[in-house]
Amino acid sequence: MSIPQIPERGEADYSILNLYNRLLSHFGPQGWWPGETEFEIMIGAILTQNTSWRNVEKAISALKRNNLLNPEALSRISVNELSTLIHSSGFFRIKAERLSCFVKYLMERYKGDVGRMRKMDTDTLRKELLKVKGIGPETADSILLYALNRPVFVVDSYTRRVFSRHNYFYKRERYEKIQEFFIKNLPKDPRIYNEYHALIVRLGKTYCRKRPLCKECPLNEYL
DNA sequence: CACCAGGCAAGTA
DNA sequence: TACTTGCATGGT
Repeated sequence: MSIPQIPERGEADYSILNLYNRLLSHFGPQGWWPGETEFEIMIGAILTQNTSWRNVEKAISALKRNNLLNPEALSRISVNELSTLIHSSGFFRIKAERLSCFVKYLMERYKGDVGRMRKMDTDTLRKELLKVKGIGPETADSILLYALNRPVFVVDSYTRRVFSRHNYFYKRERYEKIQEFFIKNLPKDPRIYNEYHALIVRLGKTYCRKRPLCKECPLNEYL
């Protein structure tokens, strides 16, 4: 039975909670997720799949202009018409189909009422969301965390890239294992998960695009 | 010109 | 199970 060592003064603190604090100090709060309603955030989560947020904003604006950013209205228009409206977000045919599937799920399961959906427990909701065609683990977790404020950590490609490069885990570790790693080592607080994921995305975009470990990466001085 | 962005499903070996 | 590919616009 070994006694855990306390880091000496000046020695790096490897805990991911400490990294969170440092990233927050470095970049400041990221303000995720922009959106006026829970439903808007859910739609945004599907539209932003492998797509820059800038392009998604235009699509959401188009939906708003046409008063279509609610389950009832979206369930009535054709998939073809929808694809035209969200054109700017890319993959527009596939995403129109995915939005349609999600709205259909909302209507049939919760009568299009997010308030009813909100009453369900997180595990049940996650399983339901994953059954909807077009919603994978990251999108499901984004909906749970950012729309419904559940304590679910979102793992994305930046999380994989950055933390595997710093040897926190194998670069192709399973999604759920990576998620478990963060949840086990952080306070179970959706506000922390919210900000941390956004900070990781910010870090990845800014410093970890091409080189395996770039010199400018602020994590280098901590790790 | 190339490359990538707040992924997922379907196909192949 | 572990890769690979199609999907598509818009910015750098």
